[in-house]
Amino acid sequence: MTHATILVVEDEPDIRRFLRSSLGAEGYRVVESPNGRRGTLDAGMHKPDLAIVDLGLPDFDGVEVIRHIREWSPMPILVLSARIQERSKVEALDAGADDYVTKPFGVGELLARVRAALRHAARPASGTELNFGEARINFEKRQALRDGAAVHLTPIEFRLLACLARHLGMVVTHRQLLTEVWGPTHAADTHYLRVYMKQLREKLEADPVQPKHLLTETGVGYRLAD
Amino acid sequence: MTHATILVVEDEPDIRRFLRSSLGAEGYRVVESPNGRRGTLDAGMHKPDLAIVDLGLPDFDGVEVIRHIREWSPMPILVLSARIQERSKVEALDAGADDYVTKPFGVGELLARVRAALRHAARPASGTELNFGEARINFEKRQALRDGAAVHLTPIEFRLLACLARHLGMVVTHRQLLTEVWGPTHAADTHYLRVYMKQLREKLEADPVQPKHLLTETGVGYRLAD
DNA sequence: GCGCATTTTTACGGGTTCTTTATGCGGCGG
DNA sequence: CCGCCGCATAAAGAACCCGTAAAAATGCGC
Repeated sequence: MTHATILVVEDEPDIRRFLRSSLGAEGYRVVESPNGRRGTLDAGMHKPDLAIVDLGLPDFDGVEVIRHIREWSPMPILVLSARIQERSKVEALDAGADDYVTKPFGVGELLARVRAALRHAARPASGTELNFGEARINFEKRQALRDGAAVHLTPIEFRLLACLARHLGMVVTHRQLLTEVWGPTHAADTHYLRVYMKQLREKLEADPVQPKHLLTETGVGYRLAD
Repeated sequence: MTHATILVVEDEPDIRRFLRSSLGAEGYRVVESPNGRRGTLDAGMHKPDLAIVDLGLPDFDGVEVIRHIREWSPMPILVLSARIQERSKVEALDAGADDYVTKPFGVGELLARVRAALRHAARPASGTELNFGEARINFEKRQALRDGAAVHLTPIEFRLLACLARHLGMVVTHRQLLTEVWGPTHAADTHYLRVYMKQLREKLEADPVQPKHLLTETGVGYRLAD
């Protein structure tokens, strides 16, 4: 496991250099994007643990970048801006940003906010327990039981199940599952889902051939029913 | 175990000397830092069992030191201060300090609080003792038994086991184990864990090849099950 | 300074997990 | 009735992770 990866979307080379050295010195891996288009792509490619986004970008507004990222990931987003205007700040936070730093800013403040954001994101997001059929899943312990016996789930199986559990009872589309578990570059690889849904049914359903909870919604996605 | 390591972050040489002799006489190993910057570094370098931090430091506030340490370690932190103000006390405790001593203080009081903090920290989730399989571990005495016979654990083995015990039944990620045991600079050195988990299994498991309690969660971390 | 316990580093074989591919089934519309 | 599409299933190869042993370096007490 490496240090956290941070995506920096910033057009001004000076500020980019400053961020690279400040964050790099703390052991973070830094990925840089000079504009909004690259930023949204890099977010999908590198799947960073946190994104720092400048609001004033040459091609399209930073708020757009935030919206794009928020379509598929809950990663913490830190907004950077020279503007004092309250409006853009509100817009950015509404779009899903987590925190806001106004230029000029000091290294200490920036690093503190980065750490705070990462710490906050590290908290277990989903509620602790989930029960359906003979299966009991504890997301905090990262443990699954069936008929009281421990069942081992691989990292991907767990993320997939967690994604379904977050939308308990609702249909989750192929696209949404794929982007949240494998990243937006695999948004079309529906065969992954077939393989892993079978694994989950095999491990958690009483009768994997006639699933009662891990349900298929043909042509749309999957649904977890309790 | 009387050989706990204590980090003292204190700028005044007189008080430092006083602490060094008082704590040294009790058998503690003492590491001294004259300012906040060195303090945060030394905490990562020496991985002390307890930190004593003065609030009034020349470079930056002791509360900052506490926050830095708390980002990666749950080690007990004892605050030292001449201030009577209630505010800084609250601030320090909010930042994650465990106890507070107001100057001037007596040797007896200090040592009592140090012992209390170490005793408190030595305990995993519940109670100071942990039993699994044929193994019995007393975290306060730093003593391990297997089938009634004493088993010697090295300092790192003990910290690793304590970290797992503190989260009994939960998966603890590679990153978390590494930062708590080796410090935040080694958060990526997963090979350490492989070596030491094997040692622990060799010493504590009935069948080290088929561990029943020190379990591995491939790609994620390790788990202590009872 | 010396010897010992401990920690760190390195290399490799084996195991798990992920990805890819192939095949069969069933519904639906042409 | 047949072909197409989406899904389930199985299985194999690739990539990655882990266990293991052993040597090298470090640090501590004497």
